Amino acid sequence: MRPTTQEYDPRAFPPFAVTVDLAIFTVRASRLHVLLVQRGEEPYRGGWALPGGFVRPEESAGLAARRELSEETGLSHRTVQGLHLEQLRTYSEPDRDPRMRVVSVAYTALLPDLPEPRGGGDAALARWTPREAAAPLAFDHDRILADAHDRVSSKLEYTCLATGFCPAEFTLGELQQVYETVWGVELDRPNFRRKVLATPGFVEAVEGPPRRTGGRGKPAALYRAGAAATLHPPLLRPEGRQP
Amino acid sequence: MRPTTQEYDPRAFPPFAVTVDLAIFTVRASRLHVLLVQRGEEPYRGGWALPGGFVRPEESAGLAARRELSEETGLSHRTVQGLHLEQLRTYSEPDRDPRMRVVSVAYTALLPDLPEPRGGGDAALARWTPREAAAPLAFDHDRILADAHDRVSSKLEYTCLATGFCPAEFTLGELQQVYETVWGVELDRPNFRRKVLATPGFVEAVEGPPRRTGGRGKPAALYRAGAAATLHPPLLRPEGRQP
DNA sequence: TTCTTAATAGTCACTCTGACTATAAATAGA
DNA sequence: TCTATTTATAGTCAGAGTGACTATTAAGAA
Repeated sequence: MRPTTQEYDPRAFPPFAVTVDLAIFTVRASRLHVLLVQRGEEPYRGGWALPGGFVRPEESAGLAARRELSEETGLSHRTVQGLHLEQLRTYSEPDRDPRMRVVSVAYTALLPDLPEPRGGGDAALARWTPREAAAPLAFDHDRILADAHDRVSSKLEYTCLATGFCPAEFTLGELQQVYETVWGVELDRPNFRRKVLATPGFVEAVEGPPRRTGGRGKPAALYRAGAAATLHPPLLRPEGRQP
Repeated sequence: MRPTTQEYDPRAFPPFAVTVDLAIFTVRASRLHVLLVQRGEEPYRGGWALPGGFVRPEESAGLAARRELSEETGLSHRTVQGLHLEQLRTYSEPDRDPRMRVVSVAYTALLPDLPEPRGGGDAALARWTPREAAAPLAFDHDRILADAHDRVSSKLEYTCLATGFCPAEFTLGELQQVYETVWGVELDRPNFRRKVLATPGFVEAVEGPPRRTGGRGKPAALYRAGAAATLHPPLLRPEGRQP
């Protein structure tokens, strides 16, 4: 806020609309997927876009993001409440929406693999889409999605975020899958294991018999997310940080 | 944007105002300072706040941030154009401004030590203030400032941002000062030197005689910022990441 | 000169990591 | 049942990076 001068009166201009856009990721079948909705209106009618919506007068952007997430995915209010929703950044180019001046606060979140989003209720036609197949999107959503992917990739390096992609109990192989899928690289299994187990609070062992896999091979031990939020030392990507 | 439903019409409600707030840091006399302006209007009249202002209809938030920075500091348009301005996050609590619904996009930037901001022109009374002395601030600016300090601290670990605090040519001692001042810790000089020189593209040596210091001791060699933008491996804070 | 100060050079042990090899525990199929 | 195959887990080893040091160099001050 400019404190002393009054060169500019915001009420003299057409107002801004404020929206949230959501980049919601999940890992299914070893591929990174993102939640998209099909637009029913112009512009970009019939095209795909990130879910989102208007911030209402009485709510913060973060609250609006949670509300929209719950509406789009059919997740319970309670589940969404406990989720880690991360504010990505705000997109404010004047021409990003041809209809009016829309400033959008983007959020990103990670979900474990879920059933297809419910199409009913007030949710638009929504679908999990492989990340590489998610283009072109409406508005500047390609850019938002790319930024979200970057952010998630780098957050995996120094936070425990990856467990957010996993169910409550998971194997180290599944956790490694998350890293490999998001980063798009292969990791050495023994080294990954050593690193994860050496990081205090990242995962904790679950007592009891291993899960029935149905597959071949020795069944893996189960773990659940630990108490730590950040990893140190970090678990860096093979090629170092991205440019 | 909600694509298919029309349960909510943003035009039916009082509009949002969109502003930018700036957390501009510098290092002077081995202390971290932040640029503050004194408010001339209610609310918080006479109190200190981060500089900032309204985003105009035809400009993006990033452009508004540059414009405000130039107005507040008196820096030339050209200088501000080349600066690294980083978007921090967006603050959107409904009650953050008692007058109306204001959503603010916060930016942060690092400057080398500069003369006191010009008080003339349309700039408010502005002053460099030691970071610890910058509280309480108007609105939610204490929170924004804390977030900005966190962000800058952690960016120093894996980017070349620190050179932004330094003049065009600087000594490794001055660069180390930046790290020590922002992080609030002391670093081992030979180790810091080794680390910086081992990171390709962080700094490059300047040919020619060392700067006249006037002080005692062996004069230090001069360096300038290198071409790299990120550091790897990172230069981590002694106590690891902050919680 | 000699003392003090600050920059720079070098040492050493310890940790972490990437690239491996080896072993264990399950299933599928002969 | 036996064997091959698959996957999890254990362990090894050399090289890079780091923290905590000590030593040397180059300047001004006493």
